[in-house]
Amino acid sequence: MSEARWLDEQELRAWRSLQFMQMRLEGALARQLAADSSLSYPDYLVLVTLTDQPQGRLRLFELAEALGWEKSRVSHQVARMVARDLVAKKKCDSDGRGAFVVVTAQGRREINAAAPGHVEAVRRMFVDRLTTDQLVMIGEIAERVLATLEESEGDQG
Amino acid sequence: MSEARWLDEQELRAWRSLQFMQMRLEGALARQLAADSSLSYPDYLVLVTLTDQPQGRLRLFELAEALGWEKSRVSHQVARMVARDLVAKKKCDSDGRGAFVVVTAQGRREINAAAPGHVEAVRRMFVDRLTTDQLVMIGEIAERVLATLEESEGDQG
DNA sequence: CCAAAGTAGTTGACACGTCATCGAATATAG
DNA sequence: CTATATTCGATGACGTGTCAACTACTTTGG
Repeated sequence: MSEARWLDEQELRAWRSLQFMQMRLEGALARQLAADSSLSYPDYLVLVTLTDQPQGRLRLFELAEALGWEKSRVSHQVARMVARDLVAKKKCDSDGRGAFVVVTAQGRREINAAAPGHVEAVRRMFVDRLTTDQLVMIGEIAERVLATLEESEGDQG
Repeated sequence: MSEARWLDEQELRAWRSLQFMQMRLEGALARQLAADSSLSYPDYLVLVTLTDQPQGRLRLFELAEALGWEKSRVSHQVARMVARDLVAKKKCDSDGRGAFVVVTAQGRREINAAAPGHVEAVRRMFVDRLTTDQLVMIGEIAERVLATLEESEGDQG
């Protein structure tokens, strides 16, 4: 292997500051949720995804797809949430292997209570700091990077 | 609390796709490192930070600052790395409480072996997908968001 | 119908990260 | 000097995430 093409100053700045921003944002959002509710950030994401559905339920693998999570991550997370009565598991009649994850009344109460504060925090910390042009460009960049990641997923693990 | 100001389509797209990109990038980089070395991503970050120093060592709290990590995170991570002989801890003479983290020869070997592939992956997955203008804008946005985060850190923790 | 392959979800081991708490050393104030 | 506060770092408990291996069911292809 020949000399690596290291990152120049501009590239390093973009890469590092983006990583740093992401770390700080996630931390701040998690702390905001913890302070204002009894939900963790993963709890929140699961509940939002479920309550976006007309029947408030999804198969585990559908939840995994929607969140972009691995199946075992979903399984662990849902197990923890079942123990706290935020969601419940229901057998699936049409597929003996499968199960639905359903929001419970308790889960609905908590997500309804937590959502406004969370969205407000996302605005305050991120969205409201950017111009419309910047928002559009962020969306384009992220989707572009995601597309190339998925392309090369099969090629080189 | 009145009706929350929800995110519109554009805002949601930017926010979600950025989160998704970040998740995928971290995962892909971690898997690339795991495949090409015996270092985890946190291991890598610690070793890069230490080897950037002239003497290849830092106090634990300095490491925490440089990485933007909490002190206990650094403590746990360093403990794991000491067990694998990637770094060592040395008493600090000028401060009886303190300790240095020093890269070991083994740590240097592993970071030298892993770095080119990692940088190449960062290029392939991220940097080379962006124009110079986009890189600059990303850096500016991230720093702007970070600045406002740090501002409001004391206000409403 | 039956064997083989694929899919849905679980589990256990382990690495990672946070929080609260603690002990020890240092800095500060009276 | 001495009491107090602060800083450095370690630790234990717990929630989170990944990987590999596993069970059970379904699909596919003879």
